Amino acid sequence: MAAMKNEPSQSDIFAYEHPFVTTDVVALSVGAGQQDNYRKLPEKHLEVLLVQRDAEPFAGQWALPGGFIHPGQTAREAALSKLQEKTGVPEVYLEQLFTFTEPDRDPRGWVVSSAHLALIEKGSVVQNEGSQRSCWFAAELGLVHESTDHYPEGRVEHKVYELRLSLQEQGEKDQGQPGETSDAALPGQAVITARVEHVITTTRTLRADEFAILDDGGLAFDHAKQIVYAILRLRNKIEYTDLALNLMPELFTLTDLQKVYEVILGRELLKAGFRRTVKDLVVETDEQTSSAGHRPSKLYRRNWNISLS
Amino acid sequence: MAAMKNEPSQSDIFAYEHPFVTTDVVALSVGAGQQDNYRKLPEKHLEVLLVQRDAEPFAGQWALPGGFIHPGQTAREAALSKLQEKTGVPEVYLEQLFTFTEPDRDPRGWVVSSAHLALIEKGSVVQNEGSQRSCWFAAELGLVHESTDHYPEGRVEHKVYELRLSLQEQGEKDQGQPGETSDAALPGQAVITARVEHVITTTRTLRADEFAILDDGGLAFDHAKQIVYAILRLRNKIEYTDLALNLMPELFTLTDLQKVYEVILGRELLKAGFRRTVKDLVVETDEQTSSAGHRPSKLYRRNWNISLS
DNA sequence: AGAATAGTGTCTTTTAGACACTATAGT
DNA sequence: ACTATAGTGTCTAAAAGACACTATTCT
Repeated sequence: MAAMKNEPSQSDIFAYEHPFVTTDVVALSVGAGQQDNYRKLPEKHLEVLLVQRDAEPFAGQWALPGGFIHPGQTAREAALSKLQEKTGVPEVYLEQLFTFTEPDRDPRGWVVSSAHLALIEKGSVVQNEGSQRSCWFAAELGLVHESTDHYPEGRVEHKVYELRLSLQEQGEKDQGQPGETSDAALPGQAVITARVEHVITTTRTLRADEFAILDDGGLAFDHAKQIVYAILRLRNKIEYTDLALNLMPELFTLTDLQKVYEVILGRELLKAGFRRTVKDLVVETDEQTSSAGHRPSKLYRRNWNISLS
Repeated sequence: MAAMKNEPSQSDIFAYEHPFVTTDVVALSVGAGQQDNYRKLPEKHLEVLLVQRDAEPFAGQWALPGGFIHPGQTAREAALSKLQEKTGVPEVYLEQLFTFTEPDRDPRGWVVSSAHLALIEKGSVVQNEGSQRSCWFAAELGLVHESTDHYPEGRVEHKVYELRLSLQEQGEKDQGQPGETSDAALPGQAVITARVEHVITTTRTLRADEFAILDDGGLAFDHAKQIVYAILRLRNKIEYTDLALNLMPELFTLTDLQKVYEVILGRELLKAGFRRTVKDLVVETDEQTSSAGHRPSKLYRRNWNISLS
């Protein structure tokens, strides 16, 4: 992906000028933090997979995994293979998110990108041996500003989201010396703060949505926008689908599942009600957790014998 | 949009080979049929806008409006301008539907298409003066086959949809001689029957959707798939959004609105319940219908002072 | 008068929200 | 014994489904 011819004479035989097409993958998962009390359950957080670019443009900056679509491939196939290359996961949930076509979204020229949303169970990740560094960043999305302007013909709402990404140490499982110099010698930023604006225009006849990057926080391309878009989509779909189960391991407790919902929705849920609403999505097993410092809990698995929609 | 270079040596410097990108618009509206009894309300039906291609490939066949994206445009802008060219409507609801990237979807070569869904109020259409013939086709989507195969690792569901498109006479408003030779001298098929299969694969770990054309019924490219996709999306979103209001004129009766919901969902709704659920989406006006052969009904307009989502 | 639609009232059922209570390993 | 989580019961409020009833205009 080196040089590219740049901007030929506009509005000329334009039928023959055509964009490059890439795919980007917003891979989300839910990770667990430190367990600070021997019997307290660890906090969970949403995570997104980023790779550090080694080529221009944006060399050294963090970006979503992705790349050019090869001839003979579909966008989905390209996204899937990029993702497998970075994570080693053979089977993931993957859906098309949105195709970003702003003409100036890539400094190299005209490049449209078909963005995908992937949901990955963190435990299934085999650490990659790819050429680029890839890391999971904890992601927090917060609404930091909201305003509405009223006009006689309609109104315009602005919502500003702040996306905070912070690098997770990889050595979660090997439990290394706690709080030590584990994050030394890491190039690139370890905390990224981006701001993305969601503009909703409502007139008497229609409603339109637009997203704009206010501050990319150092993320490459329009990836801040893509990540926000992905999280909002997940937040929305989790309410009426079983999407969240793609983030769970084979066996899980209902409390774990509830925490996944909570971390995605960004609010707490009531236990009794939650269990009522998910009861058809899961199947009880004979297994239990043990040695947890408190009452053991039943383990469930996904119920794949349901037909939604 | 004439000749295109064809298929260079695969898997060579592929970073430099890139697809053409087009946009297609599935423009849907709701039209009214004949009023066969002076006091009976006319039937409504879903309609889709098609244009007759005058160039190869698929010359003479019906296709969705669309075309290549020009440099400097977004896909949305391209879709919007194509649509305005065909309908003359200045403001329409338009959302990105899906980007179709199957490498063989265009016989000319590698062409990906960013499909859009537009919702148009039929009355706002100014008949076009474009070079191509464009017509509204009544659209009916029916599920004609459904089967499930069970495997130890999951299951595969097949749903076969039949899409029936039939050409509507343009002269609806000028009320011409009923049932006469009005549809003479029309080239191209007046009824198109296509079949599209929806394959849902569910395994223990994930669920994936695929669409395949079984019979394009004479529609160009993969447009049968795009239309089915669009109708299913509309059917789904109408349940939790106010999307249907984009299909209504400025003033409308609740019965009209209900018929629009019914025609999209393909089932009847109960009046009392329907009015309860839409009451926040609309605002009552002082106006009424008149000389209808029965009790006049109140006219409503869209309530754009609500925030969904 | 009678056809056809407009509009409302009110039951029942289902779903969602809230909260309080009991249960049980592990140190 | 105490802590922290596991799990259930039940009351209430809100939403959805079903159906019956009244209201009104035009031919």
